[in-house]
Amino acid sequence: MTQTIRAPEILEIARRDGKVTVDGLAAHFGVTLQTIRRDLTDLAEAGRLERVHGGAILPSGTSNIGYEERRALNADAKAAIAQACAARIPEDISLFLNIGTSTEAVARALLHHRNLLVVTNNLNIANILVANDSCEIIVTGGTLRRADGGLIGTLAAERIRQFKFDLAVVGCSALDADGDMLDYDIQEVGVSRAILDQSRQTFLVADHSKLARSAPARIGSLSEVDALITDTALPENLARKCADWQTDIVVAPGA
Amino acid sequence: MTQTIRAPEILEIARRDGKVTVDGLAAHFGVTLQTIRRDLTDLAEAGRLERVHGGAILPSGTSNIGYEERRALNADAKAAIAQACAARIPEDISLFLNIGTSTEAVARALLHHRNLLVVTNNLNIANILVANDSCEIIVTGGTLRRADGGLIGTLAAERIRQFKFDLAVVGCSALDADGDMLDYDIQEVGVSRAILDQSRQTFLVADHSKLARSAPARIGSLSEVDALITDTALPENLARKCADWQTDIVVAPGA
DNA sequence: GATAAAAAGCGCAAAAACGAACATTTTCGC
DNA sequence: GCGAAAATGTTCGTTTTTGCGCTTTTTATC
Repeated sequence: MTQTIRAPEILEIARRDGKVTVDGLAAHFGVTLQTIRRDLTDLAEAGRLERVHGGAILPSGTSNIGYEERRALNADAKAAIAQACAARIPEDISLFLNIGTSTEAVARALLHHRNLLVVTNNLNIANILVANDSCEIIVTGGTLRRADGGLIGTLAAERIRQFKFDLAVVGCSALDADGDMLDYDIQEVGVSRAILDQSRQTFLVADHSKLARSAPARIGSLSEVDALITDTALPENLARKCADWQTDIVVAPGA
Repeated sequence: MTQTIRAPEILEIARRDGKVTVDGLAAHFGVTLQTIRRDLTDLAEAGRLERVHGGAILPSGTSNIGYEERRALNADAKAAIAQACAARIPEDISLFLNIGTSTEAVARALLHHRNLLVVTNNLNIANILVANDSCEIIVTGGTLRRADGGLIGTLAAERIRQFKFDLAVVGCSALDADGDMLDYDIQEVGVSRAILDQSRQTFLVADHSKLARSAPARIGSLSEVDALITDTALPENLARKCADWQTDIVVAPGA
């Protein structure tokens, strides 16, 4: 089990996209499939990756089926959105990252940002960002929700109001035609509201599947966020509203 | 092993790209492959890089090396202590698990306990116990300390005083001949005190290496805990004191 | 379940990279 | 300039890695 020179880059790609494919890596490095397989086997033996048919994924201590599936859903789009979002996040700021698979993707894309103060109520995000040495991590307390690694409860919103963030990145369960951000969980709405109130600037990350869905609890309006980062163009009427609200629309097409 | 003029630049490139190649460096500096190989061999011997075929990469565990070593220290003894401790922990109770490698081992031994309400200020423990579905996990908030996954800060002690635990399992940095529990970090003492105050019952887990060590900050006396779980018999005078205090001594010999 | 397709594993030969010994050049103090 | 010491270049035998053809295993589809 000797280290290969490709190991760091494979791991970086894995952390950025959440997964790697044998085909993709072979093309990327210009080597045969067999060589990549050997690399992935070694990396898996060292516990750095988890081997699956066709490639490898990040080792998930949680192994929550529903969550893993949800994370894999639109993984390419989420990674692209996360890249675009990270590119708009400066260094040396305080930043809140909310619960959600999209915000987790943003955390992965922030691994090379420097001097961030990140506050999060998402255990997975804390686990991802420990790899970034120059980043201070503050975890809000709460009850751990296994479904998504979120820390929930009344205490989270309280804790958040003790801070003032330069920037917040939030997700949502759905986004309706009126430009309202919606969530499945009423408890989380309180947290999201607290975040919007305490941030100088706010980005919403949401892939296109959020547009085709609905949810019962209203977080607020797109007019309250500074930018929406997504992967497909918005319907005409919603795009016009955003223009009126001066809400930037960033479209980052999935690979 | 003499310093070469290229060393700082090689390291800079390595840190920027995550890797360096023999070919690339030879072209960059206009020297032969053999010269670069000598440079990389020296750098690897100095521990600054890790040598691989074709080049070199950054050493893998640059940050958490201290923690991993500490965790591996007396691993057998810690596992045995953890087993003995878990055997004395009933199901259906509320439980606090403090920062520390010994308490992490206890968490691993609790993976098959049912209906526990676990409160912890240790991110690693939260990650371990997600695998136990029947266990509710509450995480105290705080700043993440990379050295050991601990969540620290003034908020932790505050948060703890909002609870009342059936049982607390705590560790300590050292245990002196007078039966005093000691810690390296004065901040943690506040947290440990809060835990002792809020628990109906307390177990201290400490392997024998703690007896041979000292630390500056005093948490409290063994007389305040209900049981000490360790891996070797205590010195005669300390054992007598514990008997007077009605502090149970549990010896779980390492494998 | 049965079957086809994709992916993974295995052994071996070729290629690349490695390290050691020795020749050559550069650097520095005098 | 001169000579010693250090650094670099050259050559060659050895080790490691890679790629190829093959069989075995896993996955997907009917």
